[in-house]
Amino acid sequence: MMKVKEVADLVGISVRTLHHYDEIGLLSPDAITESGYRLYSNNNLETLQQILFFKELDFPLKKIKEIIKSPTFNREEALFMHRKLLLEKRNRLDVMIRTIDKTISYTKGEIQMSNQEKFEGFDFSQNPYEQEARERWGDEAIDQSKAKVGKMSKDEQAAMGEKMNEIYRNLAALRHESPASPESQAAIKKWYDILNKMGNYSLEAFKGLGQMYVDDERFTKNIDQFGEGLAAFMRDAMAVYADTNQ
Amino acid sequence: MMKVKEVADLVGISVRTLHHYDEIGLLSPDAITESGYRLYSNNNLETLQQILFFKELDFPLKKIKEIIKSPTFNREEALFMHRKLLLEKRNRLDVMIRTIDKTISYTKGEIQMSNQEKFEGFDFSQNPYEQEARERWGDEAIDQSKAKVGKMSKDEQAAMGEKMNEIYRNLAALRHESPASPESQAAIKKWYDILNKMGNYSLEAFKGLGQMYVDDERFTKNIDQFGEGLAAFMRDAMAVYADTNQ
DNA sequence: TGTTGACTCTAACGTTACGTAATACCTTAT
DNA sequence: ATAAGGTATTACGTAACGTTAGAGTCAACA
Repeated sequence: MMKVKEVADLVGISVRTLHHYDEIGLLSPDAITESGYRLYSNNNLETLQQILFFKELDFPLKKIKEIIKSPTFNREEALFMHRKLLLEKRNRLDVMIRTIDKTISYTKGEIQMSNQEKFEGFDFSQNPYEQEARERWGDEAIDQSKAKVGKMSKDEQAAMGEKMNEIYRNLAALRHESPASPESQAAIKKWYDILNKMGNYSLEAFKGLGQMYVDDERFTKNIDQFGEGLAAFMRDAMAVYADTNQ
Repeated sequence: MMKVKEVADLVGISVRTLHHYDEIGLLSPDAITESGYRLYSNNNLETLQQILFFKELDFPLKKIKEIIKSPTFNREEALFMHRKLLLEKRNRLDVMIRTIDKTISYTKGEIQMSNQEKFEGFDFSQNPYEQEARERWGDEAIDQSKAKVGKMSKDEQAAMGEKMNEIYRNLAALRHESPASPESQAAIKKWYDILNKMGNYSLEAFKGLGQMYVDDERFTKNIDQFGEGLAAFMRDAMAVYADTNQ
């Protein structure tokens, strides 16, 4: 249980913001002391994390409230969507950085840029970013009358979990061979495919994920349950896969 | 000369926004028709580009106005600063994406994340991003009484330009050797160093810039003035340099 | 035990950057 | 010349807090 300022300092927002979120019913602390102090639980913090992700994607608080209060709200699905949208935002930033690079270099060479070029990366309405998000979260998740296409049922989730375990076991069996061997690469391809059913991973991201498997020991521990050294093996196999399939 | 809607559509903002910028004196069109229609010049568009860069970095319009109206305002310097800050913003996004990846994977493995971890990438106040920008633009660029440390005089700029030309010529002379040869790499290192005096280029960015030298023909043309094929040679040398100096 | 200093509360008005009408004039294609 | 679509001004609305202001709370130190 944390008090307002602790939370505010932890996540880098103002106390007033937390007050505000309480006011509008977006995030009310799980407990309140006798003297009226707000006490935030770990659960509250998770919700806050979700809220901030949505905010980073420029969703209005009103919409965020609708979304996370909705009974059909799926935390996992939201995370994958966030990931995807953040990646797109990152790409826009990349384009803007490129635009700057061009501008800088052109200035030196007295080259004229077209007006189009000057604003590459700025026009947010052109790319599907907002559109798609609103369709997905604004309609599908809220309007319960619509069919929940693309969403997984509990059963499907369980099935997917089992498939993932199978791939783990498969990889564990191969882990003493070369990560670049055809068998290893075939197995790791399955891993890539199943991840992409959920989250849309780029090859680069896939490679990065593999690195995390060994960088973060809790990850490592979790994966190595299927066999000592599996995490490291997967990292290598994932790197090879990413590099050879560019 | 473009009318409001043309401009709005080009850059992806609303007509109202342009009206607003005119209202507050941030960006007034260079010309107005008899009937009062706003007509934006190419110059206006460049200013608008600057404004949008600052906005992307969350500067309030009031500050943006102060900055770009200031007589000490240096467009080049601003571009470099923008580049740097956008890169930092991109890095924050990367951290957030990582955080999501962790959250997703941990959820599967029933691993607990620390509260700290949950909010990695969110706390914008901790990194120098805003701080630095305000110091640089809020004080130094505005408050004319302060010394303009770190800023280049006209003379220094000219000197730097001459140095760059020298490197070009040097590289041109080497362009029929291997881009990986010690001489080529020594020359390209100079290029890297001089760019970094101005803009803080990562190795990755440096490599990307090299690619642009051949992707964009205006670039190519400009560079190849020093010798046919120099742009392509530089791209290769820059790639080698980036890869070997990681 | 009293007193500070840092923290917390509610209440309420202020601010930024536009959105959203409403009303009226301008321009261009048919 | 008439309709469709663009533009102008004026003005009120709104979202997400910022910013006092006044008062109570808590932990530690004198």
